[in-house]
Amino acid sequence: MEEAAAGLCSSRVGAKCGRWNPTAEQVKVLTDLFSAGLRTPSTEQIQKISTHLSSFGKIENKNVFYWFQNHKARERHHHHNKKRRRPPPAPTSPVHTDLFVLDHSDRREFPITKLPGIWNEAEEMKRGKKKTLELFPLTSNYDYDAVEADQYKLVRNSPLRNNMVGELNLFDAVIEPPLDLTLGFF
Amino acid sequence: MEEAAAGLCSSRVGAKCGRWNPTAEQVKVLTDLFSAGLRTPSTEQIQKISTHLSSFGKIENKNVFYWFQNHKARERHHHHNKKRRRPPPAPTSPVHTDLFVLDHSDRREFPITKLPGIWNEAEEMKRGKKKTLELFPLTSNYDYDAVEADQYKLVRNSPLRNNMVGELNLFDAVIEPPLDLTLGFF
DNA sequence: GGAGTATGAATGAATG
DNA sequence: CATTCATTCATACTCC
Repeated sequence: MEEAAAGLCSSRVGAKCGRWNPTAEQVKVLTDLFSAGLRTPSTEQIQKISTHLSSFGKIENKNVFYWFQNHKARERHHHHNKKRRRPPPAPTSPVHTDLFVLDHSDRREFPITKLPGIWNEAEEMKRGKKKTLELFPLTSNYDYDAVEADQYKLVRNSPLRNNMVGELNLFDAVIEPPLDLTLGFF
Repeated sequence: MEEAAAGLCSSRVGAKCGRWNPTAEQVKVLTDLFSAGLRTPSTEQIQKISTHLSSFGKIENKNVFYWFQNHKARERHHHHNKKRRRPPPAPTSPVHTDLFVLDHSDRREFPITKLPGIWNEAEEMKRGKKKTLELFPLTSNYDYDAVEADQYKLVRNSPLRNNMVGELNLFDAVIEPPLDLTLGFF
């Protein structure tokens, strides 16, 4: 809709400033960072991002933190059935994206991987500092590309999956109404 | 109102519809499940329900997900608002019925509170849990604790409530006018 | 046809 | 990280 309304709080229209309402610019930066592969920013990164974004509007560190948490989680579930996103960066690969982030006030651009302040696990990994992806399940990269639309949730390694098929398209497996399953209300 | 009158949109009477519009049958099933105590269907449950409901009309998993999400939320606070920005909170009383649900995929019957797949939190609450149960017994012993636990634990452990400003363990507490950083966007 | 309302969808915030 | 709660936005639809 028309988000051109004068920002009462942030970007959205009748925002009731109870909670953070990111501006378009803020979302842009966050999204870019995410697309570039940043998934779980460290405390320092959050601090920097937050500071940077504060120039676009009110924002706190926790907002940034939550944003990434939510964005990542929802990327997996695909609550939306919108456009397909670029596949998540290979956890073990150098994630050397060539994305650029441009500042609208200065028109200068930098490769996102070279931003002085912000960067991600790839860098640190190379230097053997913090992250050791090996410790992670490597976020079992599901085939986001293949699936798409409706699927928004994955069963993952739920202990409940006794008779689960290992790869069954959980959602969107719009097979058909084969079994008049459950509900028993009928 | 909950008018069952024929409408104009998708499920009712064809029209341009950007969003899902449940058919009467779909609503019936969903409502029955809800009144039977189902509040937060698991992934698999959603899948089943969705598949089943698809025989009544177009539907996606996310629709089912949202439906329960919204229905539960609105049950709590009897949306008896007159306008937006309503302040009156309405305490809720969890309703628990003893309806049964049949799982045809397994050909077994269960009281809804004991269904392997479908069930509500009434049970859990009896056992001392606070509110929503946890569907997954947590066998996921990831080892991420070692790696990036610091990032969100600090958030978790702090009240972070409405006034997080007073707490600031690491957030906000971090150096204040961050030196250079500036994300290099400039 | 506009106002008011019911509800689908989205997302920030929070907890385990 | 998974799941859930809360609040808000957007829109279908009813009623006048």
